[in-house]
Amino acid sequence: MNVPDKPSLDGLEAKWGEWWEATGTYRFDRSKPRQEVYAIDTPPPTASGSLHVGHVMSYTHTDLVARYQRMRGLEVFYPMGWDDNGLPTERRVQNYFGVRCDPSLPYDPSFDLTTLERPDEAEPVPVSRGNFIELCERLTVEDEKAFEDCFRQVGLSVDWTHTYTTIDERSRRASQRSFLRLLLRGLAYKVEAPTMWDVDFQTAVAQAEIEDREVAGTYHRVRFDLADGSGSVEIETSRPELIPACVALVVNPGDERFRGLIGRSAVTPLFGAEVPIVAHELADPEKGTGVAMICTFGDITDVTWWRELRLPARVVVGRDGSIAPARWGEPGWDARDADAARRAHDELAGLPTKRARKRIAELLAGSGHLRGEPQPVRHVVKFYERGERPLEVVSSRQWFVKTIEFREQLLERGRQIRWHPEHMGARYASWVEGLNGDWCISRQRFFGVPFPVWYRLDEHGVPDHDHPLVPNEERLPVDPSSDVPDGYAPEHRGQPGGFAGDPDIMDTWATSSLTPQIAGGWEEDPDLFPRVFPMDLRPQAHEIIRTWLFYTVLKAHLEHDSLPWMNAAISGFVMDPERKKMSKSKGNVVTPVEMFERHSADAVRYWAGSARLGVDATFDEQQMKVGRRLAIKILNASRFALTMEAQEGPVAEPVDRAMLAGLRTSVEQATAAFEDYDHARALEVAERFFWDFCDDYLELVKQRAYGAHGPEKAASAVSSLRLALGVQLRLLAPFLPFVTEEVWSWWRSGSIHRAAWPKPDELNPHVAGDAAVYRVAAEVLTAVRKAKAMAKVSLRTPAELVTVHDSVERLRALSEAEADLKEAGGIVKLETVEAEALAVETILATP
RNA sequence: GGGCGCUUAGCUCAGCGGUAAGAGCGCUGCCCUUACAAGGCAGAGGACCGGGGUUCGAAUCCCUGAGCGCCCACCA
Repeated sequence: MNVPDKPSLDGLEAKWGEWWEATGTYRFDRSKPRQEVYAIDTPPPTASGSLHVGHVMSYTHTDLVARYQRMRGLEVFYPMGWDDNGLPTERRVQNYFGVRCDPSLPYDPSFDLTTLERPDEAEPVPVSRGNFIELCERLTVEDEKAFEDCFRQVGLSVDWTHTYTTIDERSRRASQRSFLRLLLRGLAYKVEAPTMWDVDFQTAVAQAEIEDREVAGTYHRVRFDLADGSGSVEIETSRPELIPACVALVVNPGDERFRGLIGRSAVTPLFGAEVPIVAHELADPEKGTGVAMICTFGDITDVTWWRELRLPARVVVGRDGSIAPARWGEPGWDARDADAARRAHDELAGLPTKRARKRIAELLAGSGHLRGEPQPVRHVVKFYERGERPLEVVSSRQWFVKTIEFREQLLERGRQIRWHPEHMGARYASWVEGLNGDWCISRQRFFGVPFPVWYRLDEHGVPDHDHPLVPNEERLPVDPSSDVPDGYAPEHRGQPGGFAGDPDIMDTWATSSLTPQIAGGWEEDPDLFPRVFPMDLRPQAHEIIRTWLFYTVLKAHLEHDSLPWMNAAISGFVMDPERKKMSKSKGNVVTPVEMFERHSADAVRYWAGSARLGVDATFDEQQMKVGRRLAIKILNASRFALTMEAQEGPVAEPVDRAMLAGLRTSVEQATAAFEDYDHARALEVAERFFWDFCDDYLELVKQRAYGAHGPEKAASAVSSLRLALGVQLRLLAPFLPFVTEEVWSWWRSGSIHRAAWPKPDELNPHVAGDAAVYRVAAEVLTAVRKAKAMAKVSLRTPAELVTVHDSVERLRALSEAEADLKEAGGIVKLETVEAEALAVETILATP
């Protein structure tokens, strides 16, 4: 027994953090079979920028589960990854080093930034993708170190020997292997098709990365004359600049107003193209005039119409987001008045769509086709989540992974997952039900995992996209911009009859969707993988259910025909006191380090632990102060329980046995709560018991424990105190790992975090039948204190006579605690009267 | 437009069919009591969002309305 005189929280984080590391407390024992393992698919945080309280909360939630499961006796596989693959890192590296990635350059092994010739400082230096990746890796190392420090400080019980980054070699290999296997099975394919395109980032994006934003727009009512000169129809559009791309008008087949128009033709204003008037269910009679123009391509609906109605394409918006030059003479490009059409197009060509919109409105007004004044409106437009300009639909050649045909199976996978909280499953289902196309996984960016394919070039140097050259899996990872396909030499690159590497990289989620496989050593560590996969738990935020969670389910379904994990625990956001989501861009973040310093890591964890899964939590330093008080209380109460001089002995006193009976109930409840992934409830139960234990039990038995009634009764108290303490420390250990470890170290060997989670049965030999003894005594004690508080006297003031009115059974229970109660309450004489309910009269000694 | 969640004391939240509605914080008062003054003890404070219904009994179940938040949806 080694109890300090003045226990303190100071320095506990460093002391135990180092000890856990040195002794390998959280090291994964890979000799354990799957059924004895609890595996966690830790979210790899984005490694650019810094961690904030939201991370601290959600990662603590995961750690609570990890610690609970470890104490339950399972071997916890708790790796950590860093997500450094993707656009955020790319942009940071460009600015930081003043470079620009040119994927056409070969890797330069002797590349050295410090000796680089830089004639113009303002001009970014082009570097190969391989060199660019090295720079990215260099920069992210620092972020990752800072993140690790923060996570260690908050006490995550991660096994730090199991780490990965999403751009490291293993991740690249896993991503490419996964892709190649999908390709060989026909589940990945490359096709030229209209896709959502960000005109600033110059890349295709997937449905999952698109968000709606409400922006200002303008409705223009435009007249289209019928081709046979028999009249006209009007349409309403917010994008008149797409009139040159109009290939048809569409009405709802059931719309009586326009039934006579179907099958006839109209002429586009200004451009004089003759376009059919067609019918389609998606045309909404309620919107606009009930007649819509179909353009190639204004939005996804246009794509649907174009595809289903087999319309020709006349694309006018270029990849840079401006009106492209006309292509007169090509199929689809004709006009009744060719000169007028040319003049109109010349007015618009080269203009960004927004300016082209204004210009064409003027032209339409001039030609008399614009009806009435344009009406300003607020409407919803699709944006790339990181983008600043609306997405355009452009036709380009992209890689896709088949998704739609698995919709039903993926919905079924969603039903197999145990969601915490349960209703989060609805978000997954609604996303899967709303999918409108396969997963576009190619990006026209640089920092990411390249597609491990090359294309043969024919005698004219034109690539054969339909028959890609692929490497054997043993060669992975490859970089097709510097590596050469089998059977070719480097000098064949780009030559007619030679080869060209695929220039694109994969969507960052194509890698992140493999985190269980990457962390688990899929195809790399055949001993480890079956011990951890499929995993037990995926913890994450709800905003990325449609990306990270969905894609991970998809990949596991396609590759392993299984779920990637059984449970999904969804944490909420952290809101600032004004109920706004805390985020860096809002400038309302508090750094975690500040909080650790002000309140201690245990205190911060207490706040995090009291927030339930799936519920947005309010950032509340007050709550951290409460956590700190709890931690200090644990130190002091433990000191009291452990420094009694009396010997331990049999637990015989009714009050002691009753208290332990109550503790047994708390153990049952806390355990049930943790089994249900309700950590907040488990904390509440343990904490409730602990405070009552301190306020009432400690006070009731204090004098007896000091020996006021002899060694045997003291022994019963001391044993009970220590028994209860040992159980309660373990109940609280997941939440307050530092302070509980500190106290554990005073009188036990080994780490509390490897000790067994308390079982109700542990307490059975010491538990009496009547838990009411403790409860009634505590209630009477409170009543006596109240009388003293009301009389504004010290609690030490003796109570000459206390009369307790209560039921027979409760009075009998009370009699068992009489001696302790009199001692704790300073009661000289205790009398009892039978009554319906509890009432206590207290006569205090006159001063 | 569809879906999900939330609405309980000044604040943050439990409770989700059964004794007079709970906790913590904050507030007020008292107390240096030998585990703890970075403390302890006690007190005040509530039409359980509104309206219907089911029930012996509803904050809790059903219907309906309102507000807030989030997710999804084809930019006419």
